[in-house]
Amino acid sequence: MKEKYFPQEIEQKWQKRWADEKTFEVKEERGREKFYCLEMLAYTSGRAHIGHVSNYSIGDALSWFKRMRGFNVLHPFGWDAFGQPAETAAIKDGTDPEKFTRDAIATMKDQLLRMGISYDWSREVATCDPEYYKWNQWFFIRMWERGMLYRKLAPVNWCPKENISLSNEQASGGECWRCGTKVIQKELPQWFARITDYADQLLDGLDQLEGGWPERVISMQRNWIGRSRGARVDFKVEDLNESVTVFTTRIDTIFGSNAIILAPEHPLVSKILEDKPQRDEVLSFAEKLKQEQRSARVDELEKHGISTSGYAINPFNQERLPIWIANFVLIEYGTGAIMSVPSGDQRDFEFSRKYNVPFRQIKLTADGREIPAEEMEAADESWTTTVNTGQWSGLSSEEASRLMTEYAEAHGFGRSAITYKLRDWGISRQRYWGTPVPMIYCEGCGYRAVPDDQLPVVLPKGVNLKVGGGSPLDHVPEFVNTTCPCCGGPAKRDTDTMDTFVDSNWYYFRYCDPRNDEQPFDPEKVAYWMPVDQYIGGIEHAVMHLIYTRYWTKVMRDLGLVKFDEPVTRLLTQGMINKETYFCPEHEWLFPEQVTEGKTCTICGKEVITGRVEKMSKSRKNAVDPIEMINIHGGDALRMFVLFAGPPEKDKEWSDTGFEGASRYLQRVWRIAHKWQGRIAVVNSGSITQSDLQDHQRRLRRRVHQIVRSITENFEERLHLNTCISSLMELTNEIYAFDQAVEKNGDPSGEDVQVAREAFTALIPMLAPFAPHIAEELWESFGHSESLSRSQWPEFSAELAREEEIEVAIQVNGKLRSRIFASAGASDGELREAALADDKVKAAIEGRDVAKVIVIPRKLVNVVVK
RNA sequence: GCGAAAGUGGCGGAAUUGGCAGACGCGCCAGACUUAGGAUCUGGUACCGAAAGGUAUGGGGGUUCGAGUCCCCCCUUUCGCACCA
Repeated sequence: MKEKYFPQEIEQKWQKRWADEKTFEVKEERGREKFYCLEMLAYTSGRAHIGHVSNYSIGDALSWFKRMRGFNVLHPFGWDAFGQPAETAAIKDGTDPEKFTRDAIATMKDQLLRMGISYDWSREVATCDPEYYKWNQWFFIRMWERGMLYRKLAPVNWCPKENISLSNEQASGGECWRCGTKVIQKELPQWFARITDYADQLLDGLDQLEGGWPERVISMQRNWIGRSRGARVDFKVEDLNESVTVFTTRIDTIFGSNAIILAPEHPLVSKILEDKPQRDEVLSFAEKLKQEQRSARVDELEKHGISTSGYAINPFNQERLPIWIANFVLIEYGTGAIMSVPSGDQRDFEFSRKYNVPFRQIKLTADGREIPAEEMEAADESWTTTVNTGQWSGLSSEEASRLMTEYAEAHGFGRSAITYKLRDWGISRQRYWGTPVPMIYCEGCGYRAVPDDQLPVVLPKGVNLKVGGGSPLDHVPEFVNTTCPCCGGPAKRDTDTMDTFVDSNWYYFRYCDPRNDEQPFDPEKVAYWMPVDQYIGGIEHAVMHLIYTRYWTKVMRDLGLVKFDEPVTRLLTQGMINKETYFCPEHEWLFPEQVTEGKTCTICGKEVITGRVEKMSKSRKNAVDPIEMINIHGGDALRMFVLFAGPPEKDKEWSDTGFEGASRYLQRVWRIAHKWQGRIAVVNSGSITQSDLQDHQRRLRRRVHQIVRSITENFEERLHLNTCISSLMELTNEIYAFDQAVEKNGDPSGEDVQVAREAFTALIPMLAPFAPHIAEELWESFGHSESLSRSQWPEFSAELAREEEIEVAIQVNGKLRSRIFASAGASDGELREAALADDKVKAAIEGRDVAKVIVIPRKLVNVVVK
């Protein structure tokens, strides 16, 4: 063992050994409990950043812990390799998207290897491999067969000059990113997945995730699915043999309704206007409203509307209600039509005031008053009782709603209904770098699936992405032209590719059986490993990915592939690591070295704005490159720092000095281990009872057991790894204090060596989850030939952890007045007597009467005086 | 606007169920060792006060013997959703 700690040297050594010995590769072992620890697959952007370090350090710590606790730990990794940036790079720089992606994978994998994360690399998956996306296509076909997929027209961003569809990002600012042409909306037929069929299951399934998933993710998903219960009510349209159906959550307010408002796209609009003189005016206004709705910030829109000149009849009281269209009613939600109730809804109130549509008050305020409609200043949403509502006057909202829904049902003009915000998932993309949709269109037979034995439909290489005019695959005749699997006649392949969320839906099922070429995975293997016990990733995936993947799991269940509903038992959303920025009014963001000590800009001398902690990014010039950090102090120190900076789920701040502190700690461990390693390796151990030990020895042993307990419990429950690390530091400090005591006595005794051995035998394994390289190296130098990953997590004994003497706080009327020492077994009565006998307590009481004495065993005594 | 979370020293953060607020680290101060130290080791470090003592967990109320922790109101910050009928 070298005297000095050289992280680069030992990290390389252990990374090589782990790879050579396949240390972290696992297989199913019947009868051995599994633990599946998963970090979100990495998008192949080009380089790993500090967020990756944080994500993988958390997962790796837990994997190491579980492994040493005897679990069969599956800890795999893979690449989210399809997607837009590779394609964008191809168009800009003429690179091949595949080469771009493969290069990125090579670079990033190299970076991750240098962090020494304990992945089973034999299970690595890249979603752009035909062996992987073949099964996306297989799933697509199975779902198509079962009616879970369908085609419909849906709008896309469209560049009318190049005739290509654009992503939101490529169309940002309303201009095509390639040519600057104004982007329009164009309707294209596209593939949709009927996720709304699963809305209730997705919602109800959240209940079982309670406790394992962060509350805020669950509530975001609830929101996203957005189930609301209410009623649909049909209003007859005057002079037309039609009715308009509205959805309302508040049928009890229908007597207060003063208008029907339609979304501008509502099909009824043109029917009402047929032959009417104002037809052109209203339709062109509708067009304007539509454009307003499409503009990015709908929330800031002023309410606009126009009357269609039509009328509808309120089925409850036969009142004539004018039919309007307005920009705040959305065609996608509910029925695309609402009844306006100004006294109960703020939007309806604003709308009615603006256009002077009269309305009626239909409820009492919370304190029982009726405010006339003309005097209202805002809609009142906290109210008690209905008034002016016919036979239902005087009822509570709930009761009126129930009875009125029944009434509507009985009279055939309404029914209770549930509406969701969740919409079907459009999975078509008119792009190149993705999974080809495995469908063939034949003039005679319509859409037909590619037969299974012809999968995968391989994405053609060498496609020219710079030409416009439709999707990239449209320009590859050898891809497009095929024969119909049904009639054998000429047919064309679908040229859409799939949304990359399809890839990430089930990749972690594939890890369970990554090389299977018969099926997406062997259900037996998945039954062993799944569900994921701990999933770790960014909060940005709280809704999209984490809903789609739950949906996909339920689909796989319905295909008979898996037997469970929810794929992830525990979810941890890790916080970001941010860093201070330096902003010069003249030169914008500066690198730290461009700022003088007096906080001025080295270029122009102006004062620099400091102290703002922001997300790391290239443009803000505050990004920290993990590899540069590893080159300075090593991967162990880097991991140690990101975990120590704060609890995993919280945002943290990068600090150079904090990083140095982490490195300094590891050096400190190394030094003390080096000092004791020679002594411990030669002496044979024997068990020595506590009573035979001297104070410093007993204390160290006690602290070892206390700290093992606290770290173990923390790993099992809260996963607050920052406090685990502080406990390790405390243990290290204890060993230093012990060492000092030994120094004082001269040469270490046999007992000293034994107790030190116990301490290091606990410290080193507990260090492994955070700094595995140094832990392995120390473990080896202490005479162990096998990797730490195969050894046991230290056990603790409650008996040995117990304090002999305890310090008890004494309060008088809740204020701390004194402290006493007592034996650990002191009774309440003894503590009470000791407290009352204490001089400081006597002084504080000053002869007043003791009303009562509260004793919290082993902790505190509170003397209450009058 | 709605929903959620958070607010603790100079800084990052501890305090698991109401029971000694500030663990651990950074920074700072002092000492030792050193040719030297941005190394290492040791000690100190919430605030006010000379001390006794007092004051402190965003602000204000409350419950309790006792509140960072529970309840109510307010302020601030972050995140998510957003004309969702």
